[in-house]
Amino acid sequence: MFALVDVNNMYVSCERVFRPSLIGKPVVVLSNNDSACVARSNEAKDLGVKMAQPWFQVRHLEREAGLVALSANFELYGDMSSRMMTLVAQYAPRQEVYSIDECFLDFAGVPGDMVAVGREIRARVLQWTGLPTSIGFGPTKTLAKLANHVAKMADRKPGRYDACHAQVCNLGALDSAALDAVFTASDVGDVWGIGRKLSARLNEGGIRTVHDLVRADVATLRAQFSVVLEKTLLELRGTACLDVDHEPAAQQQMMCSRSFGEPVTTLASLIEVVSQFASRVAEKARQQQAAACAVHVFITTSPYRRDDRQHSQSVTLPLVRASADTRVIVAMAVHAVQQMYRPGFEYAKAGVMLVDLRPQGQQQGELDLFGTGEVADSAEPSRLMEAIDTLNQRFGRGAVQVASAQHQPRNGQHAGKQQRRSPRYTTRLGEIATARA
DNA sequence: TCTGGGGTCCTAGGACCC
DNA sequence: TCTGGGGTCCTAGGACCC
Repeated sequence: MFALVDVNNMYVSCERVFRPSLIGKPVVVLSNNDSACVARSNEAKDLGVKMAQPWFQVRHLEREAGLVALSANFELYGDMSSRMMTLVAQYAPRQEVYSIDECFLDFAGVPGDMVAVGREIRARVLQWTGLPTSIGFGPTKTLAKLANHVAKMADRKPGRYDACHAQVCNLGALDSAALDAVFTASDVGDVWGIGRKLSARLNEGGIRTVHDLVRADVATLRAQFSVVLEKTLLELRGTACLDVDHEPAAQQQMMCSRSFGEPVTTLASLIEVVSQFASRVAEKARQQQAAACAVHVFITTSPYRRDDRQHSQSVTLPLVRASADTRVIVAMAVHAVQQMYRPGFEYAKAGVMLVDLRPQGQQQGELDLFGTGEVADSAEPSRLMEAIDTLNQRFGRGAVQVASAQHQPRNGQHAGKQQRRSPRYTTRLGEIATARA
């Protein structure tokens, strides 16, 4: 038996823990530059705010409907997440942290009434962290996911899922008639792994509900679509194809990318931003004791500005030796930008990705073909980088950086507008909440 | 004026090999 | 005139997830 524990509207719920006055109000959390809505309270969803919808499109709701918008405070969400995960982990032999706000639990061999266990987890997490969760149980991960969806919707759309209680739902406990009713009330698009495109294609073929899908022919579906959908179908029928991944493999790639606050037109500015992204991603790699074998860089104009001339390009530059050294990564990124940059375009976004990551210290040595004796040992994390990381940790990001990433105070662009960010209550002493008598 | 930022996996097709 | 077949590896692109 698997469970999926998921925080309801995670970012909004984190904000509400420290500002209870936001409970019951429509709230959204905005992305970088306060540009798009990346989290919505139920009340905001009811107002019609869509995921990733640009803020300027819904801004009028601020006055018209009392919509509250906050800048993302990832430091706070990350810390709340680790508290929640630690707490939840105690309830099952194995846990897979699947994202910042959800985890799978493997209850294999654990006896007892799962719904009761779910209620206990939910109550404990709510009391100890203040975060509301929904919990779904099922004999496969895909069914646990669907159960979680049902647990959420049972509350939001009364009457749709009669067989299930709000917040905690165990699909494994339903008889076949009740399960059928759940499947009939669920769209294929509600299933984990079936997105917009796949939904549309399935609908064209007359497969609209989960009920339609589970009755479809496996071989036909596999031939027409892919092995991914085949696995999904088997999982929905109760055959587990996916296991709880207790120790996920190390990341294969990592990225730092961002849209700019204002368009960037000059090579100098582009070099500056990309140097910052390169520095940031190199630091991330060092934190995970990883080193990259290649650096991938992209720059692009805004596809939304139809009247602008468009230019999108990317380039991947291999490294002779795997590295997470800021100087190396920045040098490659700058080189890439110099190759790609074209004057006369308004660039809107760029990114630096480290690919083909491997554990630091396990890099392939170089053959000393010419007998020069100049082959270095596999790179140890350099003391300079360690010193930089320590300083930046103590004095704040950007305290020490490479010269090309030095932010020139021109108009304050791409500094990242974050005008509505709440205090980092749990990770900065200076921003801790104050109680008033 | 203003349009998220991360990740993973699979497939198709080309290069190359014998 | 007639232009193999099976395999691997790599990359780009597209789908999905949150």
